[in-house]
Amino acid sequence: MVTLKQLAKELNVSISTVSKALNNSEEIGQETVKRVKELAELYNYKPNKVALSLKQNKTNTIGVIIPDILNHFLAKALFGIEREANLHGYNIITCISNESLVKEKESLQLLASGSVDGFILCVSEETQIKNEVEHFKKTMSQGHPIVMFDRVAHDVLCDKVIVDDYDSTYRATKSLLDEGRNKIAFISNIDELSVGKLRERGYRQAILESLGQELLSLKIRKGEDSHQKIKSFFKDNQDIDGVIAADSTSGVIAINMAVHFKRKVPKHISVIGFSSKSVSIHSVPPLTAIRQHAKKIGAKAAQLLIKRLQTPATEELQFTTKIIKTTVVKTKSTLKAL
Amino acid sequence: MVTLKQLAKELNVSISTVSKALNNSEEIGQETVKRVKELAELYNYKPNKVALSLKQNKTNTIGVIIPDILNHFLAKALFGIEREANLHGYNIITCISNESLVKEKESLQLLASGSVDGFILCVSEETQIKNEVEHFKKTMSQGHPIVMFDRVAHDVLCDKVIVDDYDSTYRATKSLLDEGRNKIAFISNIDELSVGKLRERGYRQAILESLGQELLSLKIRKGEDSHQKIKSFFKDNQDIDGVIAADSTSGVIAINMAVHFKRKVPKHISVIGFSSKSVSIHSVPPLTAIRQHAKKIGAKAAQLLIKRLQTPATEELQFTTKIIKTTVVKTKSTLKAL
DNA sequence: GTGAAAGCGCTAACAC
DNA sequence: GTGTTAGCGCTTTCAC
Repeated sequence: MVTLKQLAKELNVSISTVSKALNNSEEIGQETVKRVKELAELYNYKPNKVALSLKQNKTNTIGVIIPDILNHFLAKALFGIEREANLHGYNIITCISNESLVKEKESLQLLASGSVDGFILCVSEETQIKNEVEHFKKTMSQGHPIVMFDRVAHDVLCDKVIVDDYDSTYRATKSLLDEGRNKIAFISNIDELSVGKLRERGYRQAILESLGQELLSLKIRKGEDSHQKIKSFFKDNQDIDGVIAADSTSGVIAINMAVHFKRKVPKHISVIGFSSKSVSIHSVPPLTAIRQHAKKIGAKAAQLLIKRLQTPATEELQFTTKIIKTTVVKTKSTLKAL
Repeated sequence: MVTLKQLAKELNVSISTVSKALNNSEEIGQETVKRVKELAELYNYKPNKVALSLKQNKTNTIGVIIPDILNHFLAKALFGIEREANLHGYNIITCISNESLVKEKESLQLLASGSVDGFILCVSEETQIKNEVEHFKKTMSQGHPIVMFDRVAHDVLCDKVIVDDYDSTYRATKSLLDEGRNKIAFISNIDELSVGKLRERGYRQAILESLGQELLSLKIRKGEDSHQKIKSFFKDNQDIDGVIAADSTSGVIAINMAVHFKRKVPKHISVIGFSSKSVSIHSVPPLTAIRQHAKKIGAKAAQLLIKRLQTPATEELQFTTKIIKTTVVKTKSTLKAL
């Protein structure tokens, strides 16, 4: 890589002259500016990012810590973050916590020592279960703002972007009830997560509000065989006529399993699940999907962080919690639109 | 963040003494070392990464450029890269090219100005179609090694990690022939990609080698409705008794669509597709899957890059191309194991 | 055993 | 209009 020093030497001027010329300083003569720029162009000079970071005490890099990159929702959120960050001249360093508190702490620690200006993260499962938040607070107190999305730590004061999980399943359940469904089941493989609990609560509330309805939940834990569990579930409860799935895998499998048992979807049974387009088409018929707008969530999180990074420390900036509303895309796995 | 300067001041010693003490230099007295370390511990001192990078002229960061983070295979490869990189003390900066040549070039350009030590990338679709490679060569000539994986530019001399695409579909097709299948179709939504073409070629070869067999391909382009296309395809070719899918979505939908048409899987029709575990279970029965070992591919790519980064420029290091063999996981969508 | 000084690449206040 | 200097945080050579 060419440096200012080399350009300066070749042009027989000082380093600062070159620097100023390239930064369009008024101080430098037109002729000199031209010569400098031409040579810089020729050598394809680009200022060294590391030197700039050191000098300006900011890296223009955002640390992103997510629990699981294979989760389609999180991958999509990451996509949204990356795009929004890029738009504002930021790069992202991605760390995957693997749902582990220790890894989350380490990543935070490691990146906080100069590599990034701030963080966007989704709290790991272990962190949620143990309810640890000290590492977040410490990072923030060291001057690195954090924006949390989807799974957030309510005890930490920071910007947050979340989904209306409770409302989504409440409304979805209501809509199945409106279809005249009598035995609506809830299937989830994310029971341990805060969002999973909220989604179940929405379902429960809707069921409890309806006369003659009863709760019926299937929880699938990590490592368990979704196929087998859903199969048994359908066998044990042959009269299920509606399913609310807290995740996309369970929803898709539920449809295919119902068909496997010679039940018509949506004639005999309706299925709604949280899912993105690309996954919801894995079943026939495709899954009526609750869309979380993951990309938008990621983008919003990035916006909040960047705004905070670019606000002078002197100004007060209130912490906000942005709720991104889900929308339902009806396909042929349900009778009615919401 | 605490700096050496601040520690030095508080301890009434020089900056260099503190630095040496923390780096366990022999020169410093035991007593001093102890005092320094205690204070550093107290203040949770961590050397500033940016300063280290500038000084040592390396960032311990790898630039990863992938075309699409929502592609499960690529996300998984990224996961492998991240883990392997972390193991060796590297962070990763992720850029998403969105299958665009321009974005790929920009990312390369941007990160090459000091942000990363080298690159791991999967060539974008547009780049493959236009067969552009200059930006890769230029980046390498500037001292940033590149490792390509999955989709590679054959005209560029660099380390590569690829899949035995041709062999995989050749063998998969052969195994369906061995089952006694007579009309085996090939379905692909990645026809434009180098790997897509190789996969089709493997299928063609196997079919052509068998007497009385004919080729039957369905290509699904971006933006087209997979459900609709596969549905029509089955309608138009009611006697299909085998499917080789070049991607996981098509394989899963094919199974579900076959069942939809009252055809038994695998009694009447066998389906094999490239897929990972989490997606192959989206159908009932689950898809017999050609596993690409994405994580391993990512990890291997990271290993190759890190090895190169840590080899002194004086030593010659041959460029290698590593082929990661696929394996087949048989489930109930086929009769025989491969 | 400790400290001063140089230098990584860059910017900017200040001289001339 | 151009150059000198200091400094961002760190390591390391060389003096003392």
